[in-house]
Amino acid sequence: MRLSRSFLPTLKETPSDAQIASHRLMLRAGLVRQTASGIYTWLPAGLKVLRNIANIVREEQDRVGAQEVLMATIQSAELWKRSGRYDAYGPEMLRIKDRHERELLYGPTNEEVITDVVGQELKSYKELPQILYQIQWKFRDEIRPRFGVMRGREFYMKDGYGFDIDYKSAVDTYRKMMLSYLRTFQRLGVRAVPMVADTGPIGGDLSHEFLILAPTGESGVFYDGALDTLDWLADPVDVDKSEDLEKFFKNVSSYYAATDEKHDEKAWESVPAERRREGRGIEVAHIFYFGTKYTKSMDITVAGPDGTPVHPEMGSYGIGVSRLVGAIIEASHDDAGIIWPDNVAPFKAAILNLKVGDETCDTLCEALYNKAPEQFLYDDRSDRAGAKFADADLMGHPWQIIVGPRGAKEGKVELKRRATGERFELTVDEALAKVLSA
RNA sequence: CGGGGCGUGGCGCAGCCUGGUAGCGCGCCUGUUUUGGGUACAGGAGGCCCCCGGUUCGAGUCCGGGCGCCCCGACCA
Repeated sequence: MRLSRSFLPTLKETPSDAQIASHRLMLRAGLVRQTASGIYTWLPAGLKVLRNIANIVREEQDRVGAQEVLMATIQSAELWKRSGRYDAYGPEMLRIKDRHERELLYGPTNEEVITDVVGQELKSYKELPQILYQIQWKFRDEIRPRFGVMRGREFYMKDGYGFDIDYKSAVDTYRKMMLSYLRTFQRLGVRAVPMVADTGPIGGDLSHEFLILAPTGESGVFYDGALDTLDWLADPVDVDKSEDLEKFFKNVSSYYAATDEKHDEKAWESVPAERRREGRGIEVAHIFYFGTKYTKSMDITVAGPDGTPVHPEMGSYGIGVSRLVGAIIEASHDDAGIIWPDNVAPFKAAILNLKVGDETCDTLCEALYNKAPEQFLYDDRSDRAGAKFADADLMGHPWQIIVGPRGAKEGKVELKRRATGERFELTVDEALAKVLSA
């Protein structure tokens, strides 16, 4: 993308509405604009980030055997009356009436819809287990939206639902999802640590929330730093083998990790001091098993091995995709701006033409840009170098390819790594190789 | 929902107390200048001062009502 022709409105000054770093930076870097309290328009660069995250989530869901579906954002109140949640859910649910006075709602979650669909189609225990997920907009009419997209009313979320014939199988599904999540966050370039959570009003007894360490987090967290170094992508778990899943789960659970509510000083002291990680955490995902809560209330059954009806066991698996955009920025920024992890960045690199109009610079930049126009943001504006450096730092591209008249004459460019500030004097080909392989 | 604050060119703000021609910085446009960390100068465009009502000769300013947004608290991916 050429910056001169892109819709990437950066701001030099911070809008007064934004208080926390991620919100400020998302506005300043031109990722989003607010349209109402807790409701945002995603601009081109912001949407790229959102999609990058969603795609990684999708790939890792598919990898453990989950299947993607897409449910409507608008749901019928009828289903919620069947499950008994229509009255229980409270004012967070946005209730709507259509022209025929039929009661509808903007989905805050989708247990009812998915349970209904699955119940209509599945007849036998042989068709289980099933894991279905979607990545879709949700709406919860929060009392007080805040922190930009981290606590919006409308938010983009991956929600998945597991259906199993019995508890044992449901536990396997639960563990698959945990593995999938750990891999997802690792690929996103952030470490979200699973911590045992309360099951709350939803019920059930198996629940973890995943938290990213960041100073603006809403809860206190304590965990063993070893969790940050484990490589889940390389872990050869066979997700079809219960023993493998159990081994994996025991491994994860062997490391200390807890929110302040569940913190145990004694156990904490057994973690080697140099590995203790303590701070605030932002919840970016939540998984829980809740058994037959919905299949019973909505009376959904399949035939069991002996032919009698069985209520399938369920679990719910959520990742806050739009919240992650904010959370990643909270966890990865400095005074100058965002520092995108490679896999979520809207562009791999910015090409900074320091002297637009200089033939050598222009030619070199054009050649460079044309190698991968969709991966580069080419700053071809006739602005001063300082303005380009500042904007590139603000937008947080993992790399900056700096093309100035001095180096360009010898076919050299300067490559800057945003995260570390390292600079390399390289030939064009060397720079390309380095950026595109990252 | 309780408490607090704010709505004035795109952004950040002043003006309101004490009513009388709507201002500053940044950004934007034009020209010159500068060319490796937001350059300098000159010229220019851009405002139902959130909305409705009231007081007044006259309201951005005072009064009443409404709407919107932000912050703190309880709640949440």
